[in-house]
Amino acid sequence: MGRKIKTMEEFASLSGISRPTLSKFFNDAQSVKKSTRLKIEQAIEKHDYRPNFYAMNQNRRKTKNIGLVVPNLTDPFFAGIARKLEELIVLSGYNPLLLSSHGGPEQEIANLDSLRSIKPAGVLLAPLGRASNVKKLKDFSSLVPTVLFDANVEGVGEAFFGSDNHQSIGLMVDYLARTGQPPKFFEMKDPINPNAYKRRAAYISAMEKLGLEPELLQIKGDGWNFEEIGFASGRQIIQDSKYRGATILCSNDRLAIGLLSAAYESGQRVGHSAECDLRVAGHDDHPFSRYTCPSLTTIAQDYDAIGERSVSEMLKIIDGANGIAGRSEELFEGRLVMRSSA
Amino acid sequence: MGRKIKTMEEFASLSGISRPTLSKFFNDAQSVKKSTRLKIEQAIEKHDYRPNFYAMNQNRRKTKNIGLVVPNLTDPFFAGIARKLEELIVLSGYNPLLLSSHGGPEQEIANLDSLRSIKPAGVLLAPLGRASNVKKLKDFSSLVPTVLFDANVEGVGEAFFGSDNHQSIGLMVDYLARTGQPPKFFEMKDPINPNAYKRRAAYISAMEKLGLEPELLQIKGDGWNFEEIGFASGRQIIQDSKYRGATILCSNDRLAIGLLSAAYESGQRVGHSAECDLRVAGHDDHPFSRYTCPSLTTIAQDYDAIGERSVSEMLKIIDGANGIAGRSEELFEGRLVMRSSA
DNA sequence: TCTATAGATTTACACGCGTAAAAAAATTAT
DNA sequence: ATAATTTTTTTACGCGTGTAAATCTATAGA
Repeated sequence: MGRKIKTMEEFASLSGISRPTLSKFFNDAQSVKKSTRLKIEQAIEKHDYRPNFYAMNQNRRKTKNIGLVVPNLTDPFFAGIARKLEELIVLSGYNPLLLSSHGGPEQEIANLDSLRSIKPAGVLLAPLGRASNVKKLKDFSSLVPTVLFDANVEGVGEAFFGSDNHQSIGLMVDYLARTGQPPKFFEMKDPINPNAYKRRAAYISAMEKLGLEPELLQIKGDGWNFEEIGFASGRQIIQDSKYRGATILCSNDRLAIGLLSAAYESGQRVGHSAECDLRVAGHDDHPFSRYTCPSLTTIAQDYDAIGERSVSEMLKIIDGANGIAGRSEELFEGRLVMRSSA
Repeated sequence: MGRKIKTMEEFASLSGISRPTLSKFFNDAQSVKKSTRLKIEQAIEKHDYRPNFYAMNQNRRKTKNIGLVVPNLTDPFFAGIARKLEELIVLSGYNPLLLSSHGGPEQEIANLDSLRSIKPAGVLLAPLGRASNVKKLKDFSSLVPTVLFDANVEGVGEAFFGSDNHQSIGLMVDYLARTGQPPKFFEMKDPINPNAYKRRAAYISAMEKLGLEPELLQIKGDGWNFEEIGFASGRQIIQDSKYRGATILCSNDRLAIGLLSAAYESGQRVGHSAECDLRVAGHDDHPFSRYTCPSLTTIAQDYDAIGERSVSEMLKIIDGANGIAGRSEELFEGRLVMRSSA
C-alpha cells in the first residue's frame, strides 16, 4: 500500500472523479448516478479514504449529527431506550451523539450547549421534566430542531412522543382493584424523575373513576437512588400493621425493587395468592423487574413505537417536510405485564 | 442584545483582544496573562460567544477530545464506571465522548473508527477482551494514544489498569471456604464478557492453594443477557439434589441475580444461616446487588482508583511526558462486601 | 439523428480558525 | 531608569471541505 490519502483532492485524482462530485457523494450517496456511486465506493475500498470530519462539517448547512439526550444513563431503563434510538438513528444514515444529563438540570443545559456547538441536524431529548430549566430548553429548541420523548415540556420542541400514563396507570389500577385490594400509590413526595406527577394524577383519577378512595404513600428521599429510597421507606411501611394485606402500586419499578427487597428482609410474603401479606406492582418493565423476588407485575411502555415515531418525525423535520403542521404529540399505550408480585 | 457573534474576528474587535490571543486562550486558558484572561472571560459572558467547534479542531494538532469506549452501556456496572470517567475527564479540561460497543467486536471497531475521524487526544478503552478484534485494536492504538481499563489485551495500548481478579476471587474463595462449604464456580461455558476467563483461572488456583477440589458449573448461554442465563440454568441446578447445601460463587453479579431469582422461585432459602439451602456470592458489587433477595455478598472493585489512574496516565501520555517508559500496568485490589447471601 | 435533460466537471470563492514570524507593547528584573 | 523578558498585536498564509455558476458530457426519447 502507498501512503495514506489525506485530502479529497488527492482522492479525486486517484479515483478519476471530480471533487465536487465526491463532495456530493459524501453528503448523500444517493444523489449521484449509480454508476459513479459504484466507482466511488470501489475507490474508497481501494484507498481507504474518509473525508476529514471537521472540515466536512464546518461549512455544511446541516450536519449528519443527531443529538440524543437522556436524563440518566445509569438507569437501565433509559440505557435501553438510548440503545434503541441509537440504532434507529444509524439506520437512517445519521450519526447519534448520546449524552446523559445525570439527573441534573445544569447538566441537561450543558449537554444542549455542547450539542449546539456541533450544529446537529436535530436533537432527540428526553427532558428531566419538572426539574428542567424550561426557558433554556425553549431557547435551545428555537435554534435546533428538537423532538421530545418520554416526558413532555409544554411549548418545547416540534413534537412529543411518550407513554399514556393515564391509560397505563388506569389499566393497572383496574386490574389490581378487580383482583383484590385496591392499590395504594407508593411514590416520592417530591419526585425529580420525569412522569412522576403525571402518574400520581393518573392514579387519583383512575381510583375516582372506580369510586374508590385514592391513598398516596408519599415517601421522603432526594436524588435518583430510587431503590435505596424505596427500600428505606418500604421497611417502615411494611412494619406498620396498617398495611398488612395491602396492595401497593409503585410510581416506577425502581421504587418497587427497593420495596420488594425490604419486604423480603422483613419476612413478608409478596404476591397474589391467598397466603401473601402484600401485593406490589410497578411501572416501566425495568430490565430487572423479571428477576425480582417475586418477579414484578408491571407496565411495559411501547418503546419500539415511541422510538420509531420520534426518529421518523425528526427526519421529517430535518427534511423540512413538516410545513406549518404545528407541534405534534402522540401518546402510546402501555401493556400490562403480569408476573408474580401482584 | 445585539445579534449573535459568529466569528472570532468579530469577537476580537468587540472585546479589544487580538484574534491570535483569543485563539491561544481557547486552546488553553492558562496560556495567557491573568489580566487578559479576565477581560476575555468577561467578554464571553457579555457576548455569549463560543468558537466554532469544527473550524477549531480542523487545524489543531491535538484536539481536546478524549474517547471513552465501554463494552456495554446497558450494563449498569459499566454505566457507572463510564459516569465516573466522564467526570474525571471533564475535570481535566477535556471533552469526553462516550461510546458503547453493545457487546459486539464489530461495533467496538466501528467506535474506534469513528473516534479516529475526530482525531481524539486519546482514548480510554474497556475492550471486550477475548471477543475483540486484536489486530484492529493494535492498529488503532498505534495511531491514537490508548489506555485500556477493566480488561487487558496484550500489546494493545500504552497502559492497562484493572482489578486483580486473582486477589479478589482468592479473597472470596478463602472467605467462603472458611465459613462453610467451599464454593463451586458458576459461570458461562463460553463467556463473552471481559475478565471471565481470568476469574475462572483465579478460582481454580485459589481452590488448589487451599488444597480443595475446584468444581466448575459451566452453563450454556449466548449473549449478554446474563440474568436470564443465570436464571434458566440456575433453576436446573437448584432442582438437582446434588447441590443441596452448596456454596456457589458466580463469575459476576448479573449471573448471581438470575440465580437468586431462580432460587426464590424454587423456594430455596439462600444465606449463611444454618437453615439455608444454598449460599450464593457474586463479583462486581453491581448497583442492584444490595437489593437482591437476599442481598448479595460480593466483591467491590476499586473503580475510583482505576478511573483516576487511567485518566491521569492518559493525561501524562497526551502531555508527552511518558518518555520511553514502556507499557505500564497496575492491578487494584477488590474489597469483600459481606451481605446476606453468603 | 437530433434534441432535451440529468448528471458530471471546471473554476473559483468561502468557511472559521490554527499557527508562524516579526514587530510592538507591557511587564519584570537590574 | 534602562535592559531583559514576557506577552500581545500585526500580518499573512494554510487547513480540507462546502457550494455556486457556468460549461461540458452522457443518456434517453422523439
